[in-house]
Amino acid sequence: MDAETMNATDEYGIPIIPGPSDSAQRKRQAIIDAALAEFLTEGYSAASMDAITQRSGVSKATIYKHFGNKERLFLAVVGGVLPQTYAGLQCCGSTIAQAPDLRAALISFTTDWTRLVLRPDIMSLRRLVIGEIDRFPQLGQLWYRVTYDMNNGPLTEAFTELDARGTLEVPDPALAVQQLVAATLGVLQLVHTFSTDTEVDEAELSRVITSGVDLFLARYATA
Amino acid sequence: MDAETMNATDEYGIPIIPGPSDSAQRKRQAIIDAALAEFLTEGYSAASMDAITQRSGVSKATIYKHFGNKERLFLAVVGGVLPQTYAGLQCCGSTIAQAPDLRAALISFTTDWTRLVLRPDIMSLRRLVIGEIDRFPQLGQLWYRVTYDMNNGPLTEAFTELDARGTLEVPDPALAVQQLVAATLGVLQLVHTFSTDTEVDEAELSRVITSGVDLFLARYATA
DNA sequence: GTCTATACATCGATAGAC
DNA sequence: GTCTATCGATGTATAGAC
Repeated sequence: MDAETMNATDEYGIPIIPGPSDSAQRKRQAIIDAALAEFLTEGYSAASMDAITQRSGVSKATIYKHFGNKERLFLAVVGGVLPQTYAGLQCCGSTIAQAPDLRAALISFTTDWTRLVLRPDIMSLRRLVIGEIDRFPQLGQLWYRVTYDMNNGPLTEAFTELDARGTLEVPDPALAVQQLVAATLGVLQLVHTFSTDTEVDEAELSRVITSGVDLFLARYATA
Repeated sequence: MDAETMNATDEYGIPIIPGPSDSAQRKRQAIIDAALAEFLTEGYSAASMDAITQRSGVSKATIYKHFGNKERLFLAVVGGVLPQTYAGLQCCGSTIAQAPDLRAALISFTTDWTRLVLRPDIMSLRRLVIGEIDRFPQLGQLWYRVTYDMNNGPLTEAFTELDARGTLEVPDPALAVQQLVAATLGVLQLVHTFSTDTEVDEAELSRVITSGVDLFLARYATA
């Protein structure tokens, strides 16, 4: 691996690690899994390459051959797991505009989204990214883009269409999406951001989301 | 300083550092200022006691005499600066209930609160606390308590009173407060959490907060 | 590509003089 | 209380054999 390939990055500044070659893929995946676990529990600075070496079962030199150094390993691992985690929810925005019962559709959509976001592993990853933003600003950009733009975009289009059709009256669709997300998902996420041991209570989840959607509809639904 | 005094903590687990004695107070303050700056820029793990020593101008042994170890220094510094930063905003809740123009009062209150919360130094402190929650859960509890309960409590009482008076119709005042905060402050805070260089645009701040308050009033104001 | 062994720096914390 | 000097551990990263 020459110096140029070693320092290549994509448009977000996430390192591009050269592709597969043989069964060294399994070792690479073992390194990634071990590194993610170590980074999640220790943070970037306190995580040690020795610990990742022991967790992964490969030698330390192999890790450096594959990822170059600690910073690039961190960026590759966190930047790689992020889009893959959120891949399941992206296509649900377009169904909102055609739903027969808008209120039920909004509740269903925000509930799914909230359940995903409140998963303990995702909350931990979020805290890790937030805490390391000064060191890795690219990850902050990537996180915001993956978690919000991916869903806010289709939802904004849906509201624009519903406004044109007369079902909703939304002068600023992008802001309305932000408000809907904040009033549902955001309320619960705030609590879980600062408390690691709080369980997700199903009854409260339903109560908060329903109330948030009704808050949204009270302002934007046409009479 | 004996072992018992050295390990004393208050109800949140924040170390209690023995009181003043002489002009060693200036050295202690210099240590606190230097430590806060170092922790904010480097995080807990990457911050070095050597760097804090150099920043503060005192010797490393003096720091250990005053604060015991790195963990206690961190807890004392972060746990100490937090309540003091938020001290200015706590008494504004009771004025909401008596305001002649409720909409204007809500806009004024949430605007002040948002301006405080979006200050770069407070956003940095917030990221630091979030990133170190696994290591210092007490700070997460303290942060949530200081930043939210302190303002949510009086606001909840105000909404309860306004409900009894018939100005508002709020079946769940505590949830309504969370929604108001999320729809105003929360929308802007989310963006600045993941981006360090984004400036606070006055026009957008006014636009988002006004729209958030109107969203709130559309649901909870009586006709 | 993968390993073992190691170089070299920096870390948190302390001993002992004053 | 405050300093200088230092200890032992651990960190990242690499050299060289296979």
